[in-house]
Amino acid sequence: MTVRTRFAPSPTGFLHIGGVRTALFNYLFAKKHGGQFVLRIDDTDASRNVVEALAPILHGFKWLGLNWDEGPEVDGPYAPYYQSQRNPKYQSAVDQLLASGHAYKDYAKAEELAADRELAGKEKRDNIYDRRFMAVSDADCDRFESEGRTATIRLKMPREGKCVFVDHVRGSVSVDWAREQDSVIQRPDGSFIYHLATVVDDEHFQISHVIRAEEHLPNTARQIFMIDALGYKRPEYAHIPFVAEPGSKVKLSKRKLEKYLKNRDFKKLNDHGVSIMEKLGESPDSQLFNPVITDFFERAGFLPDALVNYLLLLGWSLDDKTEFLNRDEMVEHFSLERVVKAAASFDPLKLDAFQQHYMNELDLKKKVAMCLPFLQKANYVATPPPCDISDYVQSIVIAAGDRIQIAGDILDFDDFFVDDQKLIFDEKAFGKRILKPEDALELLRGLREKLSGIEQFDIKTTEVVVKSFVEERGIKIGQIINALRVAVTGKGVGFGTFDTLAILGRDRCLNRIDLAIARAESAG
RNA sequence: GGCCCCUUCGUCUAGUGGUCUAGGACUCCGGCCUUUCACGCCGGCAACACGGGUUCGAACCCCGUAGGGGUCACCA
Repeated sequence: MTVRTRFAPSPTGFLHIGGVRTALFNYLFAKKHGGQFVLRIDDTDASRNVVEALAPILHGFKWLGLNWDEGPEVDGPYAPYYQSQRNPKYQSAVDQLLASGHAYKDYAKAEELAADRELAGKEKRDNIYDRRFMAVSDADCDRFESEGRTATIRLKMPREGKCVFVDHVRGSVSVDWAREQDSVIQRPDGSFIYHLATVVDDEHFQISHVIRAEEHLPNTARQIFMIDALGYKRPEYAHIPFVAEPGSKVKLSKRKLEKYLKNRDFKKLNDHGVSIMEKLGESPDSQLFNPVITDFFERAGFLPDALVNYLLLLGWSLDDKTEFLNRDEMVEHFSLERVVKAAASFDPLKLDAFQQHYMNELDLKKKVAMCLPFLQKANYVATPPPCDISDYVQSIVIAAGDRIQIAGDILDFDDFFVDDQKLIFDEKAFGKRILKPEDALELLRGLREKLSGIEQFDIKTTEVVVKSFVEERGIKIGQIINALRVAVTGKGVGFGTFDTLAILGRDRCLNRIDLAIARAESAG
């Protein structure tokens, strides 16, 4: 048997990380068994602009490296992969169900059904439709229609016995047929309900394993009913737990951003991304730019490998110690049996830790290539970039080391890209390191003279000169070096001061020291 | 409320009757390093939801209880 799995996104305009994890499990399972991973588009809601809303989702999958074997853009033997284009298949399935007596025309009105529901609620019992508007003959149809009623097509579910199926995550699952509602599969306007469409598509696409989030578990019995009634082959099921909110077991939703921002860790992650956007002069819609949506991670400069690895371990583990797996290892080791049964909450800090790990492993050239677009967007580097800029950026990336946790962090080092005159001094740092210490200005003047005499203005030489200056004056290095950092970068924090001096070069350093001295003099 | 599912450190998890005074990772808290910040290094806090069984022996098996969650649509 060929293993075929599918993920069926609705064109909503963004890719939810919970969805990504479900897709990832589908992808890995198919690849592990040498099968295919299919992308099917659930675009039955015609009111949306599919093309526009689908693009970011497909883009997200590509960015993450979750390449689909069949689906939009690549097509495949079972095309079309858009549900909106598959109506004839659904119609013939409904006709078949009607003909075999597994479905019926129902003429109940929405408000009558709502009243039933309310009554059942009051009486604290299941709400099972009593079929009082079920048409059993053409005469019934005529009578109901003459009353102004319209027909939906409902499943005629069994009222006794059990539906039993095996789930790869949950084991044997059993539900009483009597508790299953006669669900609608076709609306009066002829459009089809998800349950019918998914069953028909899974059959036609030859899907062998349905791997989906556990909120679909209660839907499974009615789908199995249709599968059996239509003479289809039952796929194997695996209902994986959903991704939960940070610090809770409630399903993560893209609509509860405000609540999540009250979580310290989530806010920290969010703010990190937002601050990068601000430095780029962008102000993205917070509903579309937040850590529940994959776009956030791409735009802020995360590594797809970090997100994927993190998501894999959210609800799955290889053993008691393995944390990092590359794509090949994921494919090799993935198994549904090791999926954890309980929902796992999204932990922004742990994702950060994975990002840090992968960033540290990243090849220097790639790191520079990732940072460059941010500098271009911020107008620190021209587009196309000048040919010597890579070396310059590289020297900064090397000096910054792991301070660049995500690519957008390169913007923290904007002082290397602005003109001396436009350098902004951080007030707090300037006060603490230059204004407040009594000897800071005098030391800075003295060191400036020393630095101006250096011909070979590199890390080594500047270090030797500064250290001999420190010795001459009998001071501690911290007394001058912090003032020096603020003078040349405007900031109180940054990487090694000698690296900084060397990258800026002698003239820019002297220039900036002069500016800082002048600024201090006018302030005092 | 009915039905279904879940329950090991704050979080992600390992654990399938003795090797568990419960292991790893992230976070957190100390300390070291130091030129600020970050990194790194060393150390520490921290969990089997509860109650009954079964058994020589239970985090692991059974039954209850509690808590949490999902779902009950002419959404997917």
